[in-house]
Amino acid sequence: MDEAMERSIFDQEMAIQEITRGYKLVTRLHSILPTGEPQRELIGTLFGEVLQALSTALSILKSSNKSIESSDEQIITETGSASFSDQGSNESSEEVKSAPTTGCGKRGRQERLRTMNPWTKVTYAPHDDGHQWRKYGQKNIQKSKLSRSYYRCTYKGEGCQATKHIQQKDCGDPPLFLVTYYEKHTCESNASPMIISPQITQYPLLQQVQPNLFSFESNANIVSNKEGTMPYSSLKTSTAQKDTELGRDGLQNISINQKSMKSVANSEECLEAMPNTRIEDISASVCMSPSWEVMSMNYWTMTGSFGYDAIDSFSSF
DNA sequence: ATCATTTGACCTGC
DNA sequence: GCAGGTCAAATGAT
Repeated sequence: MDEAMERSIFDQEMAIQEITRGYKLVTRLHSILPTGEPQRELIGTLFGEVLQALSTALSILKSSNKSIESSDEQIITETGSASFSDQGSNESSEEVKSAPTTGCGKRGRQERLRTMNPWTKVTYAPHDDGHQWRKYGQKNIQKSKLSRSYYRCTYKGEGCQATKHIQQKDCGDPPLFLVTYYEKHTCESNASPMIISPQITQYPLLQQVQPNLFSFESNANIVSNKEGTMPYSSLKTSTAQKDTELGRDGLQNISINQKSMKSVANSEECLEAMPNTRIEDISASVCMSPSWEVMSMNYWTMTGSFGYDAIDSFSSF
């Protein structure tokens, strides 16, 4: 990917961020509108049109962003569906040099990093990519003035040479990170990535295309993901302890979570922000992280022009 | 007790 | 000499 294209993607992502922020602000503004306002209906209609315009702009930006990404697999953003099948096969974004003396002593290691083909990924947050990593260093990088973290596969002892560096690209909200992967995983920790992070959950519109997004409605008993029913394997967690907590019956646990969500939807904060909304009119979506430490939910009213999203993180269920 | 993270020191390439 | 990458002891979390 050339620099202009990368900048173009970056600019579009920033635009998406800003429009999303505007969407939330307008929604918030509408929610605090006094009920006795004589022109409330007109104001409400105008709010609806503003939100629709923002939503349309977001859709256009996102589809445009996706087409750029698909033309160049070097940079994969969180808003796209990342494929790891081509790991290590891409051209390097760094200079590739000859003399590949790999893996003997510190000299070999550093040389290996330069000679191998890394692949990069731009993300809104250092997310869980399905593998288990162990941090082994952090450095302040002179050029960017932001720190870079170094991770290696937890299963290095079993011969897995995979490493990655996470470099913060900016201080935006949410901040962008550049993740650079080196070497393929040879270990058995190849869980499918369930990508959702505390930071990105604050931007529900950005995660509409996230994989593994479960959704259900408060007045329905159906639990499903985008592809239909949810296999327990997709709930794989990163630690054995959490697996035990989940038990064998993943669906049953989700059912419990549904109740939890309903109680959250009942919360004062939610209903306050969604005047004239019944619980039955709320649909919710849940995103789970494999670490099970973050569960985010967005719920939207189904009755009118105004969507409201609320985020809650649960440390446990 | 075990495992993960932090952080200063060390090493290598430029 | 500097910047970046890694090591490993110290520290913290579970």
